[in-house]
Amino acid sequence: MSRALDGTDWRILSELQEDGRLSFNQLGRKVNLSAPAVADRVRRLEEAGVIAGYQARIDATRAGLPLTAFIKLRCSPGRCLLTTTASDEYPEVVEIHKLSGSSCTLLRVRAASMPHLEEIFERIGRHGEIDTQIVLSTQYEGRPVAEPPAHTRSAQPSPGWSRAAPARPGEPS
Amino acid sequence: MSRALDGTDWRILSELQEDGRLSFNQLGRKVNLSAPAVADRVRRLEEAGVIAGYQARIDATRAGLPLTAFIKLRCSPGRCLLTTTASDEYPEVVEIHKLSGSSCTLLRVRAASMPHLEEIFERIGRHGEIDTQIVLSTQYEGRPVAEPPAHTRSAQPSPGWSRAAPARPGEPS
DNA sequence: CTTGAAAGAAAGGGCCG
DNA sequence: CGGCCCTTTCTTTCAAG
Repeated sequence: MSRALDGTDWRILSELQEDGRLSFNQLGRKVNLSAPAVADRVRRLEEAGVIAGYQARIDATRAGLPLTAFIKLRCSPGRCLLTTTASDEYPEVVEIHKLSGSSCTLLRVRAASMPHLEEIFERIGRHGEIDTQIVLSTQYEGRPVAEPPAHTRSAQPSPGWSRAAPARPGEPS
Repeated sequence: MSRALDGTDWRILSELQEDGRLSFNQLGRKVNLSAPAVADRVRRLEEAGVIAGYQARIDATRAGLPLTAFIKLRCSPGRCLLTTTASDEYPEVVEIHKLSGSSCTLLRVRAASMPHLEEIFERIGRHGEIDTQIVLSTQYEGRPVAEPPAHTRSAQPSPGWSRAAPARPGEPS
């Protein structure tokens, strides 16, 4: 089982979240380690699934998808989006979260235009009762996950919360 | 002024969102182009800001931050989180969105434990009225932004909303 | 945009502090 | 575990068709 991350690991994670294309040489320079040493640590982090992958960060607005909205969806039983293949049928859905409380899921969608967004709402609305919220602007997104204060590490909820998900594109927990 | 993205650009974006460390050679093979050709396109996409950067995708659960929550925050005027430096004071805040509607902002936070989460709620609650929602599980996150259906590009809401993707009906993808 | 070649850099292995 | 050396491999970049 994987040991807890030390400070160097967090520095590595921080750097790689800012620039995922850093070479082991550059990375080693930033964290005061030699290239083989950081290569070892990075490999360990990858094998442990802490680093789930590397991806280009896309500016959706500049890519022609300037609109973002959150959709709370209370599913009709059996027609929940979660159980369907949201991948191909709903390319506009960028995130799916299962929430506590009354609503089944929280979706995040990207749209090219208001008519497009409207059409998405209608399409998703067929799956249940929806509550939509349009994003006016976004200050942060994909902000680097940082090391939490030390005192917060106690009292872990329980192992087993994370369903041993495959560390694959589109799903870090 | 940047021209609209064509199908090949979208394929490149798709591949780079799945694996941001692809070499131009590998990438070229995937999109049926030579290395120099895709290097050119990628460079153009980077300069246009469509590709905003590259980053390692972290599995926050495996990194010791298994809890996610959304916080709707209605700011007290002048004490809005948006205007403060959320960077250093709130390392747990991963996203900040300004929303339409009554609530000022939507925050997304990562926490190591329930006490930690509780403490975050209390800390952020000082800035205004909050409405919290804990995420039970996440199906997708950071799902690749995909090319929208062609018909959605028409009828932009109003000029000035997006200075990218001049959309005309019947435009080839 | 493609092919081809050259220069440069990076990754992996082995050994020692 | 980390640092240093080496060798091999790959990527990048330039040139020309």
